[in-house]
Amino acid sequence: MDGVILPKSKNAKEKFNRILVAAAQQIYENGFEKASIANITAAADVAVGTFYLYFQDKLSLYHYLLLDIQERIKDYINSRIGECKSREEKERIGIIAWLEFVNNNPHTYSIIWQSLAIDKSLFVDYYKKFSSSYMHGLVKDKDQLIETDYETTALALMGISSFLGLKTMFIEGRKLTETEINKMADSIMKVLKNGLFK
Amino acid sequence: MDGVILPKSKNAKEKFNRILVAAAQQIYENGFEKASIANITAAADVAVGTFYLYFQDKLSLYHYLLLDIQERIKDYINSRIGECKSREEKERIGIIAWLEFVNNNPHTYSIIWQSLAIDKSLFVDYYKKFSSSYMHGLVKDKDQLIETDYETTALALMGISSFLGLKTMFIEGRKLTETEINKMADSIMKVLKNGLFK
DNA sequence: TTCAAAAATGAATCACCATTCATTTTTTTG
DNA sequence: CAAAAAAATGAATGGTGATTCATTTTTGAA
Repeated sequence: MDGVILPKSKNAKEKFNRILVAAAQQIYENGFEKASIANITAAADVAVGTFYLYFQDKLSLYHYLLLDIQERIKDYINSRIGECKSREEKERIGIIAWLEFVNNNPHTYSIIWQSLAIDKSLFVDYYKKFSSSYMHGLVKDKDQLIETDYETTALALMGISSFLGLKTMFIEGRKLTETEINKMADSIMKVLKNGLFK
Repeated sequence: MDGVILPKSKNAKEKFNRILVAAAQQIYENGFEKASIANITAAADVAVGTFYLYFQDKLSLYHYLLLDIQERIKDYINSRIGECKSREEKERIGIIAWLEFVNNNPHTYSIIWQSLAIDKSLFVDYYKKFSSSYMHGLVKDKDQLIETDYETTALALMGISSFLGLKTMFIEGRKLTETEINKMADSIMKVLKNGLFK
């Protein structure tokens, strides 16, 4: 990746990973600008100079973290959706998978949304890519869907999941239970199946 | 407001406002941390010291901007929703009003979502307040709605609008047209009325 | 074991920034 | 109009932080 030199030796991989974990944590806790290279490397227990063996600069680190979390989100959701039979099941499992992911990765929103302040084009690329992929998934299942604008629908469905996930931030100090997650998914599926109005 | 001393004389109000406008612009363009007091005051054409006549510190400025935009969003949407007869119409007009607002205030997402990096409790307060108010609106109209979890539904509906608004960022260099806004709202209302699946 | 190459280190550099406050300018009052 | 009060100014301060690079440590080939 641009601006990043991947480590080769086992030892180096270990240090590289410690830097990534420490950086994600620092950026989550204090924000990108206040997460200093000195803090990150201290938390990762490597020297400041070691950081620059692998990353051209601080922005390259952030970019790497963003692409990395995007891939982990995609992989996790796809692995859960892969077994679904219907589009309806995919939407339900997709919501659940997203909620599980953010429940287990509390720094998700912080990492992704800080791109707006760090470099708007990273933010735009991130969501353009995600929504385009979502839209193509909808189009493939269009025989199971009403006729509508799938680009707009993809954005809306992403918005639903994203905002349901904010619940994880409202309940400081604990995680969502599997029961809560299922209930949220059920509530939304009820609306998606029959509409919101009487 | 805490940390802010409001100006009294006409002249001072003028300068205070120039600071607010310049700050919103700088924070939008460069992010909160890189928006220095020197840059902001230079753009507002006042001295650095003038800033500290009105704001205790940089964080107080941000907090003021966040509460200010929250109020302007609420007022704009409520003014448009006030005339609606049905809940269905409220949802439709609510989406349209939100899209108009972000279309005319491109720094909206940037200001709001940077709270995640600046002070997570500001972010949580912001969305707790909004979603709670949205939920109470739904409960008041429950006779027009299916039975469901209105807290979850409120989050979902906020998510839909928020993410539709991202479209304004995908189309660099121009604004959404009234036609596009209406089409997006129509697409979503179709789903909210009858569901997404065939 | 020896030594050259690779990896790792962290003190030093240079630039930037929030905030203060002594001084100057403007406004108000008598 | 003169003097006191209020508003505004911006240079100076003290601190932080990204990045560099001369030096040290580790690795692995011979």
